[in-house]
Amino acid sequence: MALKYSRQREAIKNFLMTRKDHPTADVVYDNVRKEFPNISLGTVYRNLTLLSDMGELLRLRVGDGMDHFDADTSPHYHFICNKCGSVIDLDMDSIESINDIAGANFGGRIKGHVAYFYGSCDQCVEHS
Amino acid sequence: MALKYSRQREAIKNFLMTRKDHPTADVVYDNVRKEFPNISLGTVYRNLTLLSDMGELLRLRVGDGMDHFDADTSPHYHFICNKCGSVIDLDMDSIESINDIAGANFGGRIKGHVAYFYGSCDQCVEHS
DNA sequence: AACGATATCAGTAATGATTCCTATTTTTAG
DNA sequence: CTAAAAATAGGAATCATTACTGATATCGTT
Repeated sequence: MALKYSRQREAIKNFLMTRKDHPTADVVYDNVRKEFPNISLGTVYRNLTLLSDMGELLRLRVGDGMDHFDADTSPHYHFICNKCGSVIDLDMDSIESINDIAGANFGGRIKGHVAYFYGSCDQCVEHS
Repeated sequence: MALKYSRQREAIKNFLMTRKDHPTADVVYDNVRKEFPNISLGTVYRNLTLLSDMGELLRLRVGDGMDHFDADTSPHYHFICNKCGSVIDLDMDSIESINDIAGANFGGRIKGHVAYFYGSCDQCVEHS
C-alpha cells in the first residue's frame, strides 16, 4: 500500500503550482495532456483526490458545481466573482478566532471552517 | 411570467418549516410524497430552486455532494459533523465584519460570504 | 540487470445529483 | 365560464465524478 512515484501525478502537481487561478479537473486534464497526450481523465481525478487527501492540494468547493484545486496549501481564503466566476486568493489576516465564536454555544467540537467570499471582482466592477 | 400558486410548492415549503435538520431534495421528495403520492422529483427540484431564488429558502452547499435546504432564512451559520454528516444550526454572534477584513486588500467589491464549520457533533464526541 | 509484488495507468462504463423536455393539468384574470 | 399561461408528472438527458479492468510502470530485492 506504499505510495509509488508517478510521472502523471508529478505533472499534475507541477501544473497546479504554476497557476494562481484555481483550475478545475477539466482544465488540469487539458493542460497535462500537452505533456501526456494519453493521460486519462480518471487519472487526473484520482491524483487530485489523492493529493488533496495527503494535504498537498486544497480542494475548493466554490459552489459552481465543479471542484477547483489550489497548490497553495497555506491558510488563506478565496473570493468568487458572481459575474465571471473567477476564483481569487484573498490577502487577509487570519480569522481562525471565528472557530471559538462558533463553538461558544455549541456542544460538539469544532475543528475548522471553510469560508468563501462573493461579489464582483476588480475587472467586473470596472465594466459595469 | 407571473407566479402562480401551487399546492406542491406550498407542501414543500411547509415540510421544510417543520424540520431543523436541513434535508436534501431527496428527503423532501420522500416526505412530500406522503401527501402528494404522484409528485415528481423534478417538481421538488424546480420548486426548491424557485424558492431559494426568491429568498424564501436557503440552499446549503455543505460539501457532501448534495444540496441541503433550510426554511430559516434569518442570518445564521451551520456546522457539519465530519462523522455522521448532520447539519446543525449554530447559535453565534454575527461575523459580518469579516467581509470588511476580506475586502481590506481587495480591488473588487465583496457582497457577502458563506461559511461552514466542521468537526464532531455532540453525539459523535460522546461515542468516541 | 532481471524478478516479482503491487501501485498506477488508460480507456471506458457506471453512478448519482440535478436539469431539461413535453404533453397534460392547474391556476387565475377577465 | 373561458382561455392564456404557469405548473405538473414522468421520463430522458446532462455532467461532474467515481468505479472497474486488463495492461504498464515503479521499486525493493535478488
